[in-house]
Amino acid sequence: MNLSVSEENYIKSIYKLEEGQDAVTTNALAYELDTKPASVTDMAKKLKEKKLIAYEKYQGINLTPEGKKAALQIVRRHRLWECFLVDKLGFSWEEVHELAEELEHVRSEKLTNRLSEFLGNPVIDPHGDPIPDAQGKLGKPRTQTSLHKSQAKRLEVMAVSDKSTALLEFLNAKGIHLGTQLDVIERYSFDNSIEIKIRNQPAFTISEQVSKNIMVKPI
Amino acid sequence: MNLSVSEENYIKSIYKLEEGQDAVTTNALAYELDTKPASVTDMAKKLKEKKLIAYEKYQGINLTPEGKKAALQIVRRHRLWECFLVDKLGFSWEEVHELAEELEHVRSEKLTNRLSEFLGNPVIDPHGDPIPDAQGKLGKPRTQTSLHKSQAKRLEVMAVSDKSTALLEFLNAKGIHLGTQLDVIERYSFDNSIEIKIRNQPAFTISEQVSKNIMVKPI
DNA sequence: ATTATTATTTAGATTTACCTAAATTTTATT
DNA sequence: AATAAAATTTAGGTAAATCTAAATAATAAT
Repeated sequence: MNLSVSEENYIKSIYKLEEGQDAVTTNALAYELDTKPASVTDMAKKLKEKKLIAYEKYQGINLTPEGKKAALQIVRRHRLWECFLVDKLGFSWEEVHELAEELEHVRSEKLTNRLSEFLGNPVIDPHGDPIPDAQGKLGKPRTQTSLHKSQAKRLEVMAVSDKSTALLEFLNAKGIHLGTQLDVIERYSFDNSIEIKIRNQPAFTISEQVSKNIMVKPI
Repeated sequence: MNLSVSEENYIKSIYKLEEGQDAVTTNALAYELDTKPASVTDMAKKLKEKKLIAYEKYQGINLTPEGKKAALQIVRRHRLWECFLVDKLGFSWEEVHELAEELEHVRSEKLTNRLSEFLGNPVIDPHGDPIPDAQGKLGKPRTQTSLHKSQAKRLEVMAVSDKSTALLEFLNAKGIHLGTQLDVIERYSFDNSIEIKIRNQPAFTISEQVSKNIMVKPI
């Protein structure tokens, strides 16, 4: 199957939005891809034609098994390039997403597999997300619990779900990285903000938007 | 200046064809880009509008200084990625041109410069071509003489001007690489073929098409 | 159960980068 | 210098991926 860059971006976004949800809506996909709902409808017809998605008018979108396979290949390339940029070229985690968005569209299995090998076949990317293997098999997410939902008092940062520069720079400023261990001091039900503490540094408070995007596991 | 992938390919090809020639013809550019003369004319108007080329109807095409600067950036990226693929991922020289054609379009100065640094700021690519530096300054070609034109009897392979898989695989089969030293045994004026010998291996004959694409220096 | 709101689709344009076929200009040849 | 050949451009069209505005369907609210 030969996909255009645009088609690949749709497939990738559908894959992303499908998690949890049963079907991806036209509007959600338009928002995710920064385009208009009418454009999504157009593309949905094309991808259905190519048997990569299941789509019926007004019924939302789902990847077919074949579509999912394609998505996992793209995700694999994206995450491997992120590793390369961080591990080999010394970029920091907030810089790599945009670059990987471009590099991921170079479709060469040989390149992808050699890159993986060169990087030591990494299993997670710089944001803590698992990297599909050459067969498209994906290790389960390292954790399903966000700091927002977790009830534990002591926990470790396992992944970050939002890859925006804004969030990642905020986390840098606060000293929050993958592997950071933190204590929950207090939860404020008024705005769902959380007061946390890292080692013996002074405690500080983070908003619900932030804590929703920090994936943790209890320790 | 923000260029599309297609515009970048035109700029790069014009740069390539401009060497020696004073102006690049519509037909030559169409052939190089595997497209039609009419399409070249369309694009020429657009690139003139963007002040990247000098172009007057029926008069051929030349890069402006700005166009040349753009071309050198693209060439830099292309050749650095080729080095990466060969030096770090273990590809051989006939495999990397096509992949680099895609990777070269990821436009990020930071990425390019870090890649260069990671590779040890190489000055020639796997085919012997010089790599422009971050300012776009290009070391002069390592040699202007092809095996075809050279009069010397003993010489060393410095670069290969044709990057087709076909030629490079042929050279692999014959044991001709960058740095290979060879003796010219005989030149046959009938078809301009050349009999050569590498060290103490048996001599063999190469055609004019091949010898034209092997750049050499006397030793 | 209507009605209002929101979501989605259709219809019709636009832009980019192509194309073919015909017209024009340049260059080469008699 | 006239004519033939080759190169180039113009005119008009196509496909991909967008868009806006209008129409339609689904969902929510009265």
